[in-house]
Amino acid sequence: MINITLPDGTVRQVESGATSMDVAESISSGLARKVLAAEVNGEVRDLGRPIFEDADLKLLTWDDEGAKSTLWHSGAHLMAEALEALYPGIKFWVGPPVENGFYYDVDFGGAAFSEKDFDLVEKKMLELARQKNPYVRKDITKADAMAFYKEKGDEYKLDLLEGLEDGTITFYTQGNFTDLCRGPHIPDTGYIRAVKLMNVAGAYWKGDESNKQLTRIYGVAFPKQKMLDEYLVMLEEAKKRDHRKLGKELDLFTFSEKVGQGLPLWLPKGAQLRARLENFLKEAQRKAGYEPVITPHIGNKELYITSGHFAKYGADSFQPIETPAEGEVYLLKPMNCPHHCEIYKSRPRSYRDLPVRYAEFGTVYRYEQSGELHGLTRVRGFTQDDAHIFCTVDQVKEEVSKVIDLVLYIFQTLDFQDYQVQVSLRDPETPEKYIGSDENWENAETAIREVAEEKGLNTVIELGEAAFYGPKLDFMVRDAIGRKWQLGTVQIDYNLPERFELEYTGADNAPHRPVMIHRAPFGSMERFVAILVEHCAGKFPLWLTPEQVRILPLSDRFIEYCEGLEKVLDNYDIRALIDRRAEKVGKKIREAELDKVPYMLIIGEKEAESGELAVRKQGEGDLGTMSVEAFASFIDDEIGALLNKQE
RNA sequence: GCCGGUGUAGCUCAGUUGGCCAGAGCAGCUGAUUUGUAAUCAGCUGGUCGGGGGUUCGAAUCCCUCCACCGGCUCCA
Repeated sequence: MINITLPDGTVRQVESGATSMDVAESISSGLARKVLAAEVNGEVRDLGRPIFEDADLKLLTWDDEGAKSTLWHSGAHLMAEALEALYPGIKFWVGPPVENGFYYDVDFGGAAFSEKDFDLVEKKMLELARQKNPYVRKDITKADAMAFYKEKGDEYKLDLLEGLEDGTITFYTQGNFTDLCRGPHIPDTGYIRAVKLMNVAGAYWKGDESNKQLTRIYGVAFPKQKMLDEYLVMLEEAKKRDHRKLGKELDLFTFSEKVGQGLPLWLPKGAQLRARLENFLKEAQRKAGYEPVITPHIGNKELYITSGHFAKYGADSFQPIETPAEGEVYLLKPMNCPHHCEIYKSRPRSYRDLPVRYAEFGTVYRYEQSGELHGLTRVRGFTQDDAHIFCTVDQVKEEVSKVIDLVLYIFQTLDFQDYQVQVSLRDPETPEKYIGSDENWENAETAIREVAEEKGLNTVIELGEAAFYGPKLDFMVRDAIGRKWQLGTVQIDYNLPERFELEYTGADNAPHRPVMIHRAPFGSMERFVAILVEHCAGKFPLWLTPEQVRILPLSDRFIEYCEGLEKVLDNYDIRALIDRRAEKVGKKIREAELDKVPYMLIIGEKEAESGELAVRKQGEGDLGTMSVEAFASFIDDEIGALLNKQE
């Protein structure tokens, strides 16, 4: 007998060789029906794997990540089985579970596969699922596995096998499909009751652009049809928050083929919103000791040769501009830092001056690959809320710390809670991708890691994600459809000061080299506004929203009174517009609601006589009547609460 | 950039297997209505069916090409 310890601490004695499923059945038949996988001593396994020693056991049901990914992994195998049955001779690369389902990379051997084929595959998957074929695990020698795939003529799986050690190799078979796989899997295909293929896309083999492109098919699988239905509804809801859709509906921004792809045009409401965000940050930066600077949109090519950007990105950038007479070569500014370096150099610096903090809402232009452009989150012309801090080595940690505080202040004010802090370091395997001395890199990486730790940030370390000149600390958030984007960023740079030969005179009266910190709390105004739109589903905080109040006269007899009211509100710094159309109030309300205007004032006979306001709140309805003064302080309180929440 | 998909009025969409002068709702304009908490009524305007080329007696519908957008991949100073 062996002792199985369950998460609640209870110990069950079972025969050696019993399976996790046996344990589940011994607890309750209800649990046995729901359980999908087992976590044995911290490792997720098949329910059918026998246990021979004392172990900690957690039975995993759908709500456990481990169970979900197990079922999705099995879904990938089920999809592969269906595909192989429908398209004989196709070859498979890998088919892992991912965050929202699974995918499988397939070589269709030149045959086209598109969304039109989804239906057929889904039907086949469900048909195979109903057969309740068990997922059978089998240990196999490397030689036998190689022989199996040689006979199949499958170069992809042979390639995978190359990297595996004999003795660790397992096959899983369900129905007629056998796959090289370490598992785990659900007991049988019958656990999958609902499937849907989500999309199909090209994916380079091994993620390398120079390799052949395989067909990647994404899908989801669920143990209940209802779960799939709910998932699809959720996706629909998320699409409604998409900033590209809301940006159009709320008249925030647009694009024009004629202007060029990836070059956003800010409409008046969007521009107002953005200006308010900028002013908010300008004020915070002023308090934090930043000084504004302004630099042009182009710069001499020499500037970027000095900075190293030309060597690194020159060929992949918008191409140089030449002056007609002198033949001088200029580049569209892809970065603000070289310009700021030259500002630093414009006069001698003393250690007493440091840190120097130059801030600029600097618009930069980058030739992003056409397939990468995406709404406002990835564009070719955008404005960074950039600043460069020039400081001594001793000041680096404190400055980084202050920048992080600034980002957190902004996130808190705008109620961004769901973010991840990514610490991007060098990839030790590819030193050729980076410039600068090892010693400087060491210093910078250590500083960033230490500050992140001291701040108690929830960080993930990413090797190989550093900028070519230094490590980064990025605040990552998700958009409505689950994609991750970088917003706030802090980057330490020992490199540019060297390239630009920046100096300051120390207390020892000798020249020293400053350290540079690049930082942008929003990241770019475009991306930040995009994420903000999605975050609040277009219902902006009252202090930011372009139109805070819409005045709705009941008939045109009251327009004049409303105009007076508008002026009064303006004196209170309340942004109000009048809907003057000869429409019924119901329609005006409906449209104000759809425009997500926070407050509506319905003005008719009663209001004109009494001077009171009939107030309606967007999304909530009638708030009753109040005086203008009461309304103004009501608005004021709401804004105050929003802006002071960090205190 | 690569793979796949999409592209019809300002917006959202219909347009059977190629076949009358290409349709609807909303928006816009004109007029009527003067309205009490999510759509008042009527009339009108508006599209070289993404651009170009081709097949055909005939193309929004089929083919080629370019452009843009969408979903991924790769990239992201």
